[in-house]
Amino acid sequence: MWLEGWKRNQYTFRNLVSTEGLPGKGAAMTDKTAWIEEDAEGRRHARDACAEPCAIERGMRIVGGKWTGSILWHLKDGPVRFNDLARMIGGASKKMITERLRQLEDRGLVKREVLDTSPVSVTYEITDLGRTALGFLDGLRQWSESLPRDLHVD
Amino acid sequence: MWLEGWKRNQYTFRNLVSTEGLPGKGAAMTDKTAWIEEDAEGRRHARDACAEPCAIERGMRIVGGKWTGSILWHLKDGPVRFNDLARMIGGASKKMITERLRQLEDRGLVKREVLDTSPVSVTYEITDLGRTALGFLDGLRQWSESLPRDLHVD
DNA sequence: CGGCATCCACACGGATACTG
DNA sequence: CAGTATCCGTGTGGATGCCG
Repeated sequence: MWLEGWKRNQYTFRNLVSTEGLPGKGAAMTDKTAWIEEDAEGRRHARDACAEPCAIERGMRIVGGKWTGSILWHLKDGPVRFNDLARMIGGASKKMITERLRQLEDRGLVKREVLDTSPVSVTYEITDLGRTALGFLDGLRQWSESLPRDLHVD
Repeated sequence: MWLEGWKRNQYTFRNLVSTEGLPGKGAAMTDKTAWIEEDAEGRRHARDACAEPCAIERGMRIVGGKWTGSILWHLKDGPVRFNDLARMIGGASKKMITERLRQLEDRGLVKREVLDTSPVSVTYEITDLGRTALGFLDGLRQWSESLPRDLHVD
């Protein structure tokens, strides 16, 4: 269960407490919007709170890492060799590219293939699973381009 | 121009060099897919490389921060008070919530409003600009939920 | 070419305490 | 209630060098 390993802090704990003994407790892993209820004593409780982390957060941690989205995006048209990928993604160091590629590979979004040429060449290809992410990545791209040019980032 | 302030490394520099003197140089801020060309001497150059960072990367740095997407998402149904937001987003500390909210406010995606009640209450509301992000955030959510449950995150 | 190893600064983010 | 302030460990990520 993917909830395991996520740290819980005061709020999480509160939520857990507040859902204790309630119908449906612990099963609220859906992503319905949370809301707040007030009980007879005026205490406020969260209902259907984001099951730490909710789908949005979970998704962001998979493709939201630095350079991760860019890498995936640049693989959409076919296999790309390592150094070419590095050339395409200006600003990212080889170390970063490597790390993110390994991560994407571990999660099955990207496939690594070594061709026995000399010198050796390695290509990275987006998998079918990885391809399912391209949809909203394109949404993100369009949104990003629609933003005011002078919006400062960093 | 939002390119200012972004660090450029070896790859970026190479890209800049390789486009020197070419038609359209410096104007390639679109997000067409980059490709690699090989010249007569066998040297490889990037064409239309991601103008560091490309739209994907830029977008990610606006809404891809830890908890940022979740916060925005939980504001979609109307104004929410600070502590309620904290209750909804299990796992995030008040410090994080505050920081991300300030950032979202600076970028005009969220509006902060102080009501003069006692004790004081503050609500956060998504702006029209912020609302434009909800589309692909929902895409992200759907994608995330479609993923294998056992995909390990972190 | 496609990395990995190492070093290191600094930003991120959690915990805790305090405040108007 | 809605934060701010402070401390401080840890992770992230850049720079550099080396290798088969």
